[in-house]
Amino acid sequence: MDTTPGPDRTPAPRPRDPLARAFQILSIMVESDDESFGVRQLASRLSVSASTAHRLLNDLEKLGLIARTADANYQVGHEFYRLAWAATARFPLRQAAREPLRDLARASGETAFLGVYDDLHHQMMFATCVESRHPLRYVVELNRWMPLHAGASGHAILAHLPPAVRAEITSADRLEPITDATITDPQQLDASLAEVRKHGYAMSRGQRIPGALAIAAPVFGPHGGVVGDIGITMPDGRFDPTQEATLATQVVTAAATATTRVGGTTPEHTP
Amino acid sequence: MDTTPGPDRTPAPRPRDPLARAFQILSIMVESDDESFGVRQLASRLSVSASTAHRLLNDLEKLGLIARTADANYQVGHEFYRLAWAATARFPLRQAAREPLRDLARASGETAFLGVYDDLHHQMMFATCVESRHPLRYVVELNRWMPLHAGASGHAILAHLPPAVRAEITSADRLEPITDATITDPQQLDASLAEVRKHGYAMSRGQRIPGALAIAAPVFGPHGGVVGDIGITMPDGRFDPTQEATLATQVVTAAATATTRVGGTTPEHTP
DNA sequence: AACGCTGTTCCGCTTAAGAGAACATACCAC
DNA sequence: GTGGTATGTTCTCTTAAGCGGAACAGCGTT
Repeated sequence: MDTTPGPDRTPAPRPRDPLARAFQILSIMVESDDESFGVRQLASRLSVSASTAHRLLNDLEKLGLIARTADANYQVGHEFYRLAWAATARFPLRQAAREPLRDLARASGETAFLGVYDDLHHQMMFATCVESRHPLRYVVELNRWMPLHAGASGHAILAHLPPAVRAEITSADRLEPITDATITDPQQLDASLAEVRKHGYAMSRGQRIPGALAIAAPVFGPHGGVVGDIGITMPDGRFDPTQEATLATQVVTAAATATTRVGGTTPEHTP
Repeated sequence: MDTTPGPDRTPAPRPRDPLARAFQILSIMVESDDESFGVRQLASRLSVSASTAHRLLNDLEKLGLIARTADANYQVGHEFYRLAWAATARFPLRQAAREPLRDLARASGETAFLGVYDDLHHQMMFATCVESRHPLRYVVELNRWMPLHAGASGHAILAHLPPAVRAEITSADRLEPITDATITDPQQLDASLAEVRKHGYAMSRGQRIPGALAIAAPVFGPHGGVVGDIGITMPDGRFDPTQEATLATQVVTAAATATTRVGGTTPEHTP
């Protein structure tokens, strides 16, 4: 097997990486709708041999992180549930945002969401939401990583990232269009983000979900960096343009409260 | 290095076990009250060298499971929070027990709890509770593994384990006395468990917490095995003996409902 | 300047992680 | 019954990744 020194594509995952494999298994188990899993089924998802998967499962079972079903299959174990439950109870941002989110949902009458930013992968996800009581409403998809370049929820974060990081994202090889309304032109996106910084909030229509409108404002952490954002989302048709200022103020206030609660500081404007 | 064949105590942890180490790190981070952690601090907790801890932290960071703070320390990462949150949302037993717990708390007026059983370690923990609105109430300590031999919450589970497993626990070298009221005599415990099976519920006074009284009934899984229990706890002084039957019925009903919801079957009595 | 602390990197040794084949068992079709 | 094909499990062997220890690079204090 000669390792071609040429422009090799694949990032070459480490040939041995039990840690990553183990968490892949847990991720698959947690994310899938299935209740139990077979050895070879998991092995193929991980692209490893059945024996490797088997040993991994054994190791995880010893730790209590996965458990066996009566029919010799595998499922998520109690120790992982314990850890997971304990972790969710102390997620600082989520805790800090709980009250502001409730207040925002009540004040605006629309679905309020909390987005969290992951600096490592330059992505965001919706961590919590308080749903509006309108019979017609968008249901926010929680706990899935999403790109920053589409939608107000991404823009409110993206606009306040360090210029270097921001540039890296906006000038990516290709800004994937999620919908027809997604901004895919780097310059246009940069201009849009400048507006976001100027106004203190982001607003978008149908960039991520056709027909959905969102308003979002950034939440900052202890060192002035963005850690996430708070916003509202509603069907486009329900939005009253004369109410934009009111809604935006509510969103910005909620985000500012969360920033304070999480012990964060809003950075100075550097336009 | 001669491996003494004698009665060696330590279970000899594998010299290399990155998986276990990694989860120890996450456990420590999640369970501790601290916000961030240093390399050597974690290394000493794990009894590994600083370099090992450092590499583990790096690997975990690559996976997004931990993140770095601004002051070069480490904290729990977003990917773990995401996984944790997704996991808690689909814990079958907790979901199944939610409504019965609420109903039980309302009907009894006392704190209702859900205990889950871990077959691997023969332990239980309180996974959820709905607190009573009495100003005086015991606050259940959640998400900590506890032994089965003390308290109604343990007994309701222990009494319905397979005889072999039960015997293994009741006849342990030493039944640790949690309080003065903890049953530490195997025969006495066995007799008590027989009563639990006969009545369908367990009741205890101060076996785990002095002055606390609890009533609990088992929840069974799809194959007739105990998966946990549901019960109530209250200050001893508030308990009205003439109400025992009423409360017990409420508890048993809640547990039976949860059993049904989780797709479980109540096994036949084999006295 | 000398210390103590921090996170980090380097280097050899060792061993467990990994693939692949063989095994045991169960089910289903013929 | 027999062949086929699933399943989980257990081998064996090679290789590289995990590990500790020592050395390094920054800080802040003494």
